[in-house]
Amino acid sequence: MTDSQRKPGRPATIDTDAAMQSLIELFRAKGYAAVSLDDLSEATGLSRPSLYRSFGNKLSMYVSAMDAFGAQVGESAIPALEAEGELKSALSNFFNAMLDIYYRDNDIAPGCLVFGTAPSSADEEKIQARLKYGIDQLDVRMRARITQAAPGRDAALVDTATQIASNTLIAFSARAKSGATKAELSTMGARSAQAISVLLGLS
Amino acid sequence: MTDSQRKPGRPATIDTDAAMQSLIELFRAKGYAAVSLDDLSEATGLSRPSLYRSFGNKLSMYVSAMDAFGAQVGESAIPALEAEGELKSALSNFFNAMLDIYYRDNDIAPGCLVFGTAPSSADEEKIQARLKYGIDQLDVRMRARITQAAPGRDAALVDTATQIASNTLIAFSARAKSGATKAELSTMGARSAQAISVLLGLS
DNA sequence: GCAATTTCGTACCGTTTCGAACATATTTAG
DNA sequence: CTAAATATGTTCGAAACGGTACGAAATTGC
Repeated sequence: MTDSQRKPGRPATIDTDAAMQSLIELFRAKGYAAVSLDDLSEATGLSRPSLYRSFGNKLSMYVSAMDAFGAQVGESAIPALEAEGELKSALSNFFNAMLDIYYRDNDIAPGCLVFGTAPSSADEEKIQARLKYGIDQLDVRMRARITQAAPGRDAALVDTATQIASNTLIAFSARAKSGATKAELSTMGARSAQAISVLLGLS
Repeated sequence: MTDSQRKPGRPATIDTDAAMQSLIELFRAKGYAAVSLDDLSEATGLSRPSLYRSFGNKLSMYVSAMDAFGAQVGESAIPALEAEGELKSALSNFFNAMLDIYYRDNDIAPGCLVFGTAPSSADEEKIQARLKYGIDQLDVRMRARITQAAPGRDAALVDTATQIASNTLIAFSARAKSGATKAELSTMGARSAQAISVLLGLS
């Protein structure tokens, strides 16, 4: 994609990817409703009209941030879940990878944009739809990985193991926001992985 | 407490308990930041100054609602957890009692004020403190009930069982807001209780 | 150069926000 | 019946809100 074929008019100078990252940071730190367009403008360095042109209105900015956040999770954490090897270590590694996203430091946690902030704004249909999609994706990927590691199990047992794993991650967001440290949640994830392994008869 | 010894001045006519219930309903449906004082005024039927006089400013209203909500949980759901009998049924009954609070109907879920809406407003110190208190209480009561039902177990095993139970409930709030039905979460709770029972060697 | 085209920020609009000042209503004390 | 005291709703104001109209800036095609 060279600029040999350039459009007429003033060339765009806005880094939409960097701006989107700032949107994610602010939204997951303070939630949807508590963030103003002025806040977003200051955080991104873009004027309010520029924000509007690039991402639409405030609701559109938030749902786009949810999508982008989900994509980042898919890129940086899901591979750890789907990696070959023991289920127990795959789960532990996945939890830790998610904690790397949820935490900036061991103590300070911006948290999860989807599981942490979306529930309180779920009366907006588009937000609820994204929240549901995020949970569904988590459940589906988790069930697939568990079935692969422990084939032929009773369906109810697989469901149980899946729920324990998914619920562990979902609870991370609330616990992180409550002040739990990254280290505490890491051992919590490891214990959850261990219990699932035991339940499935894998250790 | 008769009115034989009445104060001078116009007697109060406001039902603060009913008003508090309306505050809880609105806050847990839309979160903290998305609710305006006018919304609260309309929902309670009280004027804005009356709200202010009865409950302080908006933040104070929210944290008071968190406290009142926690008290209601303590009254109507915790007894189910601490009831005598099998751990498995105690856990199931507790989960169902919580779902009775989270859901108005099988499909419509106002959700949990503490685990559902507080995380996105946890940058407010007072809100974070209440969120932490709620999670701590849940963990403590859960651990006590589990230790009682399965004494002498390894500490790590007790922690694991406790976490699975607590995280199940915490995840309920996000799942309920995502559109999950009460029935779905009820079977999820039953499966979680069953798994914990198995892990502890109780069934 | 000059017009057309696209990008971008300043300034602005109407609405909503929280909170307080103020006047009014309702009671007891004397 | 009057004065004091308490409770309550109407009114107001300054600030912040989301969103947009409009003009300035920067580039291409001719």
